[in-house]
Amino acid sequence: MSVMVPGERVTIYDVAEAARVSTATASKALNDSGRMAVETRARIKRVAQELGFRPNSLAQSLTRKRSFTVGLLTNDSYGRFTLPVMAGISEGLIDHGVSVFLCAVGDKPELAQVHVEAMLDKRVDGIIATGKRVDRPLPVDLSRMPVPVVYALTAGPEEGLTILPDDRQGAGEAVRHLLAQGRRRIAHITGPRDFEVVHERALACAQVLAETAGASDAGALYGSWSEHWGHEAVAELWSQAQRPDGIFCGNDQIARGVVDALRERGVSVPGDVSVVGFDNWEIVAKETRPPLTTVDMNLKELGRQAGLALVRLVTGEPVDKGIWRLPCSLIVRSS
Amino acid sequence: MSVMVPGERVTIYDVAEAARVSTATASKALNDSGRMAVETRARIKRVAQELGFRPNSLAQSLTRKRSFTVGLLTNDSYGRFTLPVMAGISEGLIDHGVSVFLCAVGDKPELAQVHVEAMLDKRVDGIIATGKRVDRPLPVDLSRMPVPVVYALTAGPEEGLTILPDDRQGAGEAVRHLLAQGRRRIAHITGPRDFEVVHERALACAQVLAETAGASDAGALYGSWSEHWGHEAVAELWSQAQRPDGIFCGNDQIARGVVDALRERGVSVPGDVSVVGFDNWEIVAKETRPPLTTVDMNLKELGRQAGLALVRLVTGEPVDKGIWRLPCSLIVRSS
DNA sequence: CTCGATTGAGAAAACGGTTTCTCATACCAA
DNA sequence: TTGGTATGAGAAACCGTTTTCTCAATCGAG
Repeated sequence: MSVMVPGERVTIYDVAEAARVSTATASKALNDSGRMAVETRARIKRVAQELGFRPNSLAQSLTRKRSFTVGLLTNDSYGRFTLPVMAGISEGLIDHGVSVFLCAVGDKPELAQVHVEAMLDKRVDGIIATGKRVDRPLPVDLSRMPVPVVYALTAGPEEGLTILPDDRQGAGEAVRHLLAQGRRRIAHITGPRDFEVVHERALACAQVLAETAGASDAGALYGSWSEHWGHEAVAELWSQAQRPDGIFCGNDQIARGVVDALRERGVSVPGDVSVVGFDNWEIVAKETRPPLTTVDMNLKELGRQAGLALVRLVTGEPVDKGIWRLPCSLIVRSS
Repeated sequence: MSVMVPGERVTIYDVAEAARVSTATASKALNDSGRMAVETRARIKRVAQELGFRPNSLAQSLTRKRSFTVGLLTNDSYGRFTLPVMAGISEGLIDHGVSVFLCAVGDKPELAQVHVEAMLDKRVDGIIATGKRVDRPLPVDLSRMPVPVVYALTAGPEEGLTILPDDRQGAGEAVRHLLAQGRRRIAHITGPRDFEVVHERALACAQVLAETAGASDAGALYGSWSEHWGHEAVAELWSQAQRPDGIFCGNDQIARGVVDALRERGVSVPGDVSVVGFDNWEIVAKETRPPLTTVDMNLKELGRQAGLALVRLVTGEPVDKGIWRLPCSLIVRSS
């Protein structure tokens, strides 16, 4: 059992001395490189182990020209979407010995610039950009970086690698689920028109309805991402003669508002009307009465993929550029 | 205007050569150390500027024995509390040129261990531990680290430095606010008994009520942190003869459930009953009808303080150990 | 004019590793 | 024996900075 003495970490010189070899030999032994007698290699490794030797990453990085470090830029201060992505990135990279610099830049270009320079100075091997909006870039231009960049859940340049959830596929599954429940007249209540995902989801929704015999499209209502809007939209729909029996919502908050509004009107969910949300924001979806059926964007997996793609870029392995769309999963609950 | 050539960053040798001095002189000029003619210093700085020289942090760290890097350990996969803390840490540290390694460890001790070793190998100057629960430690022992550790929003050892919100003060303000609104009979609906914050807040609540003439304590109800429990608790309170006219809730979700339940019963908020929440989780608090008056724990500021405390520890400046309690703020809305 | 003090700048070592050579030794066949 | 070839290990250079020490040149005082 080795005792850790604060501030006195054991170096490769200590190992070399204890094993009575040169640092060159010690280094080669520990890295399984070079040529030497198997016993020598084993002895050096044993000594290193006994001494609790851990190589100084800084020194290694200096010669290896690789820091095993990447920068993570985010403008999301709230974390609802970003944190799962971050966790996935961190998890996917730690196996490769890669650590992640967290850079919360908000919307401030100067702050973003400072962070980018700080990470470049620290010689990150690559950068992951992530954000709260898929169709908005970060407040800094990353197209001329000296290291590879991957964009996850945020807008990147044409020629880069961008990883996004497959909103169309997710929305399609949601609508098909409603149809499979026997619903025929489907309405779509969603967020503001200027969000790209709003169009993607609406498009997929309309398309599935158009393709399905017997299904009728009650149209899409655009509003805000809030419960309040869910209430309003229900009021609007229920003021009309022909009412939907299935509602696909642009996110879980809207769905939450919709379900509450329906309950207040005495409409049974899922007895009379089925509702599907989007995001699988558990704290909302599980609290809704009844618990919400919704679409999960698998953000953690998306983060993991982003991390792995970046190390492939760093190590020069071939990677398909362009936009990757990762599948969403339908989470079936009671609504 | 300097052109960035990928992979060919300019070193201090380039600067020294261009300025016709030695690297020693160049280094001293750029760090405002050593002795030399003012014009020499200015010339070197100008040349460095023109060449777009940025020192290699790895090399600097190696000699300076400081990496200007800290590790951030978190077990919160959800980010509701942690992300503001992280943002605060990152913001507070970037001014000092310090970058933050993000380590999401979940509840897995092995993963935590791997991360700790990775950051120690990368020679972090210090570690910040943060978590989702104030009274639960992370799944790894940080008491024998070779670098300083600060605990933010998670349990740390006696002899360490732990930074927490002042739950008592926050709860006190909440209750005093209810009293100031003319409420006299106050109930406390809160989370599970095994959370320390639950006791802190309940204690402060009871204490303020006991100290205030004319105020009456309707008692505390313990349940889960959910809206559902808010509904249940209201049902319980309203089944009794004597009902409260002010309710202080342990978090915003409970408060949300309480407000909804009251509305469903035809009780006006804030007409008949005033409600105050805790957390200022805007996405819940602002969506509640009416918007929720609540307590903000100032988590971003807490994170900033944690970061600054850590750099003081790193640089050897005096820092009070023990538990710091940072004040909460009452956010007055309509409830 | 001389001598000590000050000034400005560079040589070299250090930080903790990796890697490319070089080289002595042992080995084998001729 | 000789000569060529593996083999095992070390010397030294290098990565990009910082820092300590040394030293020549200049300066001011006596």
